[in-house]
Amino acid sequence: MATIKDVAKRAGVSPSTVSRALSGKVPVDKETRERVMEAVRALNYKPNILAKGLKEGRTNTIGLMVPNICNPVFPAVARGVEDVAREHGFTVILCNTDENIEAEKDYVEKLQKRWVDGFIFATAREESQHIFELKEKGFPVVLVVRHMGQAVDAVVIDNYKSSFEAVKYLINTGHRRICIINGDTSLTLYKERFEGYKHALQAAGLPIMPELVLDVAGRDDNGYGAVTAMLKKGILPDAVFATSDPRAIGAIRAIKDCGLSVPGDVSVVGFDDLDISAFLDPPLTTVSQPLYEMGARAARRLIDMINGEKSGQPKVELVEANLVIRKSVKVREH
Amino acid sequence: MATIKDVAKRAGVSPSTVSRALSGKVPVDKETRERVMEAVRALNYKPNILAKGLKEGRTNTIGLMVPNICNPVFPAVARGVEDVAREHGFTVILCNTDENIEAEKDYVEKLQKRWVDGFIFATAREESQHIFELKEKGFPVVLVVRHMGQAVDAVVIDNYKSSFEAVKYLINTGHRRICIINGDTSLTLYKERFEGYKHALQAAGLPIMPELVLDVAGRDDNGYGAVTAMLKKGILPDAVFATSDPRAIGAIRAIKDCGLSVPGDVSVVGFDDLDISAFLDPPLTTVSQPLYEMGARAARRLIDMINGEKSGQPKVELVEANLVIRKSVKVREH
DNA sequence: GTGAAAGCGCTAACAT
DNA sequence: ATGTTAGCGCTTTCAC
Repeated sequence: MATIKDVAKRAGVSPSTVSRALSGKVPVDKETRERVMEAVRALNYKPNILAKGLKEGRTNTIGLMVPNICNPVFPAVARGVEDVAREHGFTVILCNTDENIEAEKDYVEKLQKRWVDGFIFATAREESQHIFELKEKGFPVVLVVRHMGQAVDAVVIDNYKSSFEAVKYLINTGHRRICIINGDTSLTLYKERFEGYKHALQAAGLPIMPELVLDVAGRDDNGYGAVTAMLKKGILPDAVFATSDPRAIGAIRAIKDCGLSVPGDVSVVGFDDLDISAFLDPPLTTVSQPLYEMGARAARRLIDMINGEKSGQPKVELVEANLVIRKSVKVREH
Repeated sequence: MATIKDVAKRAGVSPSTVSRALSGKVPVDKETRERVMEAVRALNYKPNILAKGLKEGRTNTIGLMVPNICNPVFPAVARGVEDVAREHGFTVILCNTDENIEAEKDYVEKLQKRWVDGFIFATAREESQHIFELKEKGFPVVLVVRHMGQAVDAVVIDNYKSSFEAVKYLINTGHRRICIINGDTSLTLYKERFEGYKHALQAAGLPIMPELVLDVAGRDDNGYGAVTAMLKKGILPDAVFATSDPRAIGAIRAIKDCGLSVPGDVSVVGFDDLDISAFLDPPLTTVSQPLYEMGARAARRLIDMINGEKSGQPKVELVEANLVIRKSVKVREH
């Protein structure tokens, strides 16, 4: 492994000149530069990023914290982050936290010591005090998918509005008994989606029926059990609003297993628009989140911060989500 | 940010003593160690991994190369890698290569310079000369999901056998006109799956009908178009063997869109067993790959190599894949 | 425009 | 058992 010294020797200059020639920030004699570049090529020299990082106090690395990369919303986000990171010469370290704040803190501490120049969190919760503290300390931090009020920069969709629109669509197509399969309600995101659901109902003068609101716990529960149980009790909604596409898939399976049809008997709307959602049976009407774009934007924001863009006020950036209408909702006459 | 010097000063010892006390590898007076630990705690000292890495020539970091994290087989692999890595104090850098060998080479070069201690490639192709060279140079490398002959350590399933068994199952359940939707045939993995298909057919004395072998190009093509085209031409298989679950989903959609039923008219077998596959309509009979386990094993192997386990011969480790029978195959009588 | 020297934070001989 | 020293590979004053 050639070092800067080897290059210097071969080019007949000092290491500092090599450094200067490579950085391009400092004037170097044209002919000297040529010789240096020649030597670099000949020796296949690649600067040691560790040494550089040690000296400069930065590593061009960002940490990406996700709850679990196996949850299908996160790969696209990660991909967006990685693509932008690479464009800017950054590398990304992937961390799965399983919603465990202590594990996340450990991770952050470990990485923070000169490892990473900033973090993107897709894991924010109300209790995520440590993220807030990181930001307070002046460490570059951007949230994605989930936000924490206005205090920390973030790239998210308007969950309330998207949910409101989805449920409104269901109401406009003649549905009156709309079930919601909600996710972890300790997450702002699901609180907002639930609010959107409630307000859409209220706006249409429809009651909120507790027997139609289903909460689903962990990530391995897609709501199949909850919907089945509801149906078996004889509670029959005319539509299900699932707050994620996997939950929509679980709901459809449960409805069909009870001998009912989708959307004939029960309409279903999802949330996410996964790659496969268009190919389900029926093709899923769902809220499409621009996940890749969100990841990409978050990365851009973070890199700007790292590069010392004066940040000013934190900004929560709202990207557009929109309802993709396919075939899982039937228009009902009354 | 406290450095080792600060700790030393506060504890009234030299930096090397601090280093020794922390490493635990060298005897340090019990009382001295206490004082050091106290100072460490008081200053919230965290060693600078960059400096450590520069000195020791390793970073406890591994690079994970995947074609695209959005392809649903890779998140589980990545998760397996990451969990094991973390257990051993390693961090993982995620790289998406989009099957682009040049991009991958750039990545590898960049990371290799003292950044990462080893690589896990889920991207190997026959042309992946650079991976082979890396290994030759003595750099720790493990392949996962895809392998390169016996030359490089790998953790894979037996694609030939799994495919053979899946098709044999289709034959045993009375199918005679079995269509295959194959993936990128420049990949050994798909060549093997195709071989398994052919040999299962041959073993049963069935002909290979060219009009029933469908090749699907990029990752955004799940075979929907190809299957639709085949059906529209009046070519009607009694079963489809899809070489991935997304392709099975595409096939099912296409079959249904042509007014046929699954498995009534056409049975479908997939390959992967994604989280959602059990909830499809019909629940998908598919070859289950232990993806998490494969990632975990690959990481373990790599870390052993990094830690200087004398490697000996490269070993291609075969993990068990098995056919999960659900409801997308109908038993046919003749 | 270029070289010499110092130092980023750490560890590992080498002394004592 | 502990302190001193050198050096990992790089950048950046500071001289010239």
